[in-house]
Amino acid sequence: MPELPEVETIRRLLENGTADVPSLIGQTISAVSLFWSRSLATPTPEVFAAFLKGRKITTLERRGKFLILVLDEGYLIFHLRMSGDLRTDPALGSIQRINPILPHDRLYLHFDSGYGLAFNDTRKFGRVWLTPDPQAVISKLGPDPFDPALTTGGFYEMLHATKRQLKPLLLDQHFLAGLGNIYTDESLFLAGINPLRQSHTLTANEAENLLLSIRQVLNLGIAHNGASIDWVYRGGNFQNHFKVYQQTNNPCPTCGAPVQRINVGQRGTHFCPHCQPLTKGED
DNA sequence: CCTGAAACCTGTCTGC
DNA sequence: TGCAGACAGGTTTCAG
Repeated sequence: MPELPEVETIRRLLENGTADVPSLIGQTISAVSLFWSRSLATPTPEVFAAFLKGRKITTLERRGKFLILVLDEGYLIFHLRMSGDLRTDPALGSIQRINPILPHDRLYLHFDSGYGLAFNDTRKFGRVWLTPDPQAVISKLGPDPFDPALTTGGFYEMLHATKRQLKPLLLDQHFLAGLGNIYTDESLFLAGINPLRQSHTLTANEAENLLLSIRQVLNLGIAHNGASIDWVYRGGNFQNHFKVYQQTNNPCPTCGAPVQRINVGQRGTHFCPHCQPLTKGED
């Protein structure tokens, strides 16, 4: 599930709390339960638990698809990968648990308040880092699409600094941080650009159009609280607004031509061959 | 530098 | 109905 809009949705839910659970801000960690040790990238489980006891959560930040819990000392960083999810749970209690409450719960942070933060991850791809320096985890990321320092001209320069197919390039978090398969396909469709185009062939107008389309699609995703697909449901309904993603053979919302699905860089890729022609703007 | 394949995992869907 | 195989939102690593 989680791309930038889904991670941002979760960040806001954890920060604001709901009618049933309080905000994470200000919670003090009383204990840790770890059910799948490989979810923990660093440090060792023993150091992890000992350091976190007594730590207080001060703010929640997002960088690309990473969620960063800023503590009074240190940083706790989550990457949800394919199936990860975070929830504030009123039933965890303040002491360590032997068994998970829900299937696929991998990690609990118990709070003095009796609430707790649960990390659930069916496919076990998600990772957690506890580090004194967040740059050690996220320094290689490309710019966030919403970074005000990222200009359309700068984006054009980035596209021309390499010769790669747009689809895998936009998915590369070292190039731009936050896009996954859904929002990449939707952004390229909105921009009217073929996913197979080579990055250095885009004109300045196409590059500007692409960056603005990426921002528009991500903002739309956030406005809909992200997309809820399969077992991960966080209240989002952006999946009802896909124009090409998972719309294979359905009519293109713009021209009516059947949406095509191809494989690009090992990833299923959806586009409209009429609205996103391969030759458009090549020079 | 770039591309493609494989690996890490479990659940679901498709087709025989 | 049962079961093998393909496939899924992500990322890293390695071979060519």
